[in-house]
Amino acid sequence: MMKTPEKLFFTALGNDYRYRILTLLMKKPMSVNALAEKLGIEQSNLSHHLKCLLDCRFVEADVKGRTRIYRLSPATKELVGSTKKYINYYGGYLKKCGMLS
Amino acid sequence: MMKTPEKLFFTALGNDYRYRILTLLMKKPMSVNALAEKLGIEQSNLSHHLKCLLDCRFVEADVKGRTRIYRLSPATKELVGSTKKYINYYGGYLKKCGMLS
DNA sequence: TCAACATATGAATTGTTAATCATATATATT
DNA sequence: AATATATATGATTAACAATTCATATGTTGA
Repeated sequence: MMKTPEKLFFTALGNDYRYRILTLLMKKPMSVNALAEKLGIEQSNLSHHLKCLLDCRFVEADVKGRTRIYRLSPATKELVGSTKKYINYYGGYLKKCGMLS
Repeated sequence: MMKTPEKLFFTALGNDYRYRILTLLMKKPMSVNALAEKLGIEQSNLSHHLKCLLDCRFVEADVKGRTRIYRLSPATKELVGSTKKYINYYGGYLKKCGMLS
């Protein structure tokens, strides 16, 4: 069904866990375990989301012993900073939209 | 179930019709009919999307006789311009993400 | 005021995305 | 080599978002 880049982009960022992963990694790189604790999410679910973010190059990872440390890819830092501004601006209106709620 | 502003924001923009409406309105204001023609979409479906964009203040409208002319709200011009840049950058990677496709 | 046109709305259906569950892989430790 | 630990993967199920369909509203012109 060949989705558009626009659709893929907003769908990727439009999941709360994925977006929270990005904001957590803004602060510092983290292992899967550490992320799972912070998010209160099941390990396998988290792994699925991390794979998605990795495929999309929103994050990078390197192997450290048997753990994997995830970090934001450079371009993503700017992206997250920029979107935060808009979310703040539109936030109040968005919650009044019946179609989305 | 109280969704987050982040989720609402990306869901609002993550529908192809809604995003295309915004890019069409970047060029010039348009009536519902004109938009429906450009998009090849059913009128009632389009109206639902326009209501959403209106509720979220991505667009504004004014009544002109029995038609309604929609236009981008000022802040949205900047938003669309800014996101276009990121979509262009990540586009190539996004389509390789199995979870999204 | 009646017909037609332009747009909007609500409810039901269909389609898409995410979570779960079971299991696999890879590395380190004993 | 066997076990424990950390993470990944695939398939199924559950949750959510978008479309359709039927109908409503509001405005203009005959």
